[in-house]
Amino acid sequence: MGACTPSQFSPSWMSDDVCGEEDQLLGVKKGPWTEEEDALLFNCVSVYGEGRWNSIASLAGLNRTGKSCRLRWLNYLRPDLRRGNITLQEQLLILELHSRWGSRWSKIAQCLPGRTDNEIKNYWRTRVQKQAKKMKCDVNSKQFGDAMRFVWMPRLRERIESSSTEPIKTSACTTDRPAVSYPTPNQAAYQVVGKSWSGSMDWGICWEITEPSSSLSYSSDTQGAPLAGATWDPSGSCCTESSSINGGQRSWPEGLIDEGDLMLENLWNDEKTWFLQQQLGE
DNA sequence: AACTTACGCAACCGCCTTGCG
DNA sequence: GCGCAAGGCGGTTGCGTAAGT
Repeated sequence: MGACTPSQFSPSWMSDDVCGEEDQLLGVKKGPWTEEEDALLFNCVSVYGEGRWNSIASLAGLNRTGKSCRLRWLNYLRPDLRRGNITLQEQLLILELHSRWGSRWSKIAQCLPGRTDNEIKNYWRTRVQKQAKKMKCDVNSKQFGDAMRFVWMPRLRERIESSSTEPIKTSACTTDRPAVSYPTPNQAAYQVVGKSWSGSMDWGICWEITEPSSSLSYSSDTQGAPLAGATWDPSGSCCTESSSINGGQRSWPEGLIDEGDLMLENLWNDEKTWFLQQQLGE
């Protein structure tokens, strides 16, 4: 659209489609990005910062639309992106947040540091919708929602829990949690922090959602029971933890973070799917 | 080994919202 | 208040590749 002149715009026909044709005529590049283009964009954003994407596109000498540059930056070039499989914790968080917010991918993505809305959206489509298809029900149906709540999510919690009961080798432990960027106080953003506590007696997970503006807070332990979780501290732009929660030392066992083979489909089997279909009265 | 199918992901599309003059 | 431009977001598509036959 960047190649469109202002005179081309009107509410009814300012669609990208129209401009897209114009883009083609003016030679705006589409399709996969080259390493050279990536480097140009990266350098330009490093200098000028994010935003004003049309300007970035031209400043970088890229024959791309601002939109395309923005997308490439957010989904691929951003330095704080996390790579690799969606972890069990992240899977659980996605399910919880989707049941709460629906297809608000960007909102959900804000709660998974380093993950993009596109990534989460793709995950949902390829994994979760596949399960719904397997169960022969709509992904938005009550049946599937119940299946998620009563079978899938508890099962995920079990898997997370059982994974963590393995003796944690020192080498497998890291204090480096995934980069968490807390929103500044003036940002009306939600923030969810997935934490795992490993202590000598017990461990748990607290999914805490804090909305600064309303002090809305939600958290749960591994069984989904509410917990008095961490609280948002607007003045300090940070999360403070409740000392009452297990109190153990906090760590991210590497095995939990990078466990890629424990995909959602592994939590299901035909027997369970059949059982659910019976129980939920398909 | 060749072909087909399924899957995952990057990128695009189109609509909506926001900010600004 | 209105219109324009840019940004944001959810939905969709297309392509490369792994898996299956």
